[in-house]
Amino acid sequence: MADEQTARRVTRRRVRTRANLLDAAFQVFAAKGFGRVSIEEVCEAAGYSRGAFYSNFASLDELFFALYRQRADLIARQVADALAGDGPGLDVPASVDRVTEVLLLDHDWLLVKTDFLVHAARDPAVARSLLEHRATLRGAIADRLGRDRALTALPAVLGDADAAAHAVVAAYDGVTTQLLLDKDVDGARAWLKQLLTALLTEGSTHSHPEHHPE
Amino acid sequence: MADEQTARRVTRRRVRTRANLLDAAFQVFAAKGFGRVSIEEVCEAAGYSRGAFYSNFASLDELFFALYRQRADLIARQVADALAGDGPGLDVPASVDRVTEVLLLDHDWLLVKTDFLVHAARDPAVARSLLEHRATLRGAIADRLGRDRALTALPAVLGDADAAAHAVVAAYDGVTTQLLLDKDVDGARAWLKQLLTALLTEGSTHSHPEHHPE
DNA sequence: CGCATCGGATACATTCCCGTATCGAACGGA
DNA sequence: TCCGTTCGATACGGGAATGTATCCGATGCG
Repeated sequence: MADEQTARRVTRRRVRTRANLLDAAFQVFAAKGFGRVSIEEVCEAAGYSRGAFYSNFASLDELFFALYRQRADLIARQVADALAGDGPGLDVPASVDRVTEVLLLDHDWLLVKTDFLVHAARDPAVARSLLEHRATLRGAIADRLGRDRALTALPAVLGDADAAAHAVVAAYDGVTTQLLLDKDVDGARAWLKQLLTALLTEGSTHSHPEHHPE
Repeated sequence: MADEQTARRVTRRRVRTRANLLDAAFQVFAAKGFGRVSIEEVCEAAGYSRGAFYSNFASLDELFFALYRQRADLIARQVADALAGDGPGLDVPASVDRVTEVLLLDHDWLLVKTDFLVHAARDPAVARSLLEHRATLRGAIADRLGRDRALTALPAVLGDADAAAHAVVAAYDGVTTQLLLDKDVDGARAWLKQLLTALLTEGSTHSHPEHHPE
C-alpha cells in the first residue's frame, strides 16, 4: 500500500540528468574538494542550470551522499568479486594482488572518499552510515579469511579473523593516506601488497623491498 | 645581512593576537571543517574584527598552514620525546604505550589534520611540505628501530628499519581513519598497540583481543 | 496525435563574505 | 612623559552564491 514515491512519473530524461550531475560532481569534487565547490560549478560542469539541480537534489550534501554511495557500492562489489576469485582454498598472495589492483587505481576517487570521510566525521548520521559500509566490507574479508581457518595458515599474531580483517582495512587506509600525498600508485600498490602479506602470513618471505617512495 | 622582516617592530600585542586567532581557528576548523569556514567566523570566535586578521595573515590558507605547522611541530616533539624515553635498549611495548598515549588523544586535532591532508593532496606545494614532515617523523622512528638492530629482535617480515617505520606510520594513519568515525579513543589506542606490537615483534604474544569497536 | 504532467531554464531578491582604505588608539623606546 | 610607529576597528563597494517563483519546452500515455 502507498507507493513511497507518492506516484511519481519517472522520466527517462530525469535519470539521465541525475547521472550527468553526479558524474560532473565527481570531477569537480575531486578537483577542488567538497566544501570548496558551489552548486553552480557542478551545474556548469554538467551543462545544466541550477534549476535542474534543485529539481534533483535538495542540497549539495544530499548530492555528495548519493555520489559516495554510488561509487562506494560499485567498488565494494568489485572487491567482493576479487575476494571470491579463486576456489575454496584461499590463496593469500593472489587475492591480495587482485584486491590491490581494484582498490588503488583512481586517485580522484581517493580524494573524494577522503573528503567524505572528514564530512562523515563531523556528522553522526553520515558517520553511522559510513561505519556500516565499512563493517560490511570487513565482514566480507573476515568471512574469506576465517571461512576455512583450517586450510590457510592463520597469522595468529593478530587474533581471530575479525581482528585480521580490521588490520587489513587499517593497512589499506594507511597506504591510502600516503598515496594521497605522493601519488605514486605503483609504489603504493607494491607497498600495500607487502604490508598485507606481512600481516596475513606467518613467517612470510623477506620480500624484496625494491620500491621506496620518498 | 638585511634582516628578513625588513625591520619590523614586533609588538607584544601582535603575537598575542596571532596566537588567539590561531587558537580560535583551531576550534572553528575542527567544528565545521576548513572550507566551510569564513574569515569572519574565525575573527568572531577569537573576538577580533577582520582588520586584525588581515593584519596578521594574507588568507585563510596561510592561517591554516601556520596552524597546522604549529600543532604538528608540537606533536612531533612529543613523539620524539616519547621515543627517546627509555635507555639505549628499545623496549617495544613501553615505547608503543607512550607513543600511542600522545598520538590519539585529541579528536579535534585528528579532524584538522585530515582536513589538512586533503588540502595538501590537492596542492603540490603543500603536499611536498607535508611529505617532508612525515619523512622526518619516519626518520625518527627508523632511527629508533634501527639504531641498535642487534639488541632488539627485528620483525624481519617487513625488511629493514625504514620499511618498518613506514609500516608504523601506515598503521597509525589507518587507525586514525577508524577513530575519526567511531570516536572510540580507548578502543583505537588498544587496537593501535596491538597492531604495532604485531608488526614490530617476531612471534608476539597472542594478545588478548579484548576490545572490538563496532 | 493530443493532452496532462514533468523537467529544466530564466529571472529575481537576498544574504553573505571578501578585500581595501582610512582612522583612532595602544604600544614601546628614549 | 612624549612621540613615532604599529595594530586593529570601522566603513564601504562589490561580487558571488543561494533558494524561490515562474514559465516554456519536452515527454510519454492513451
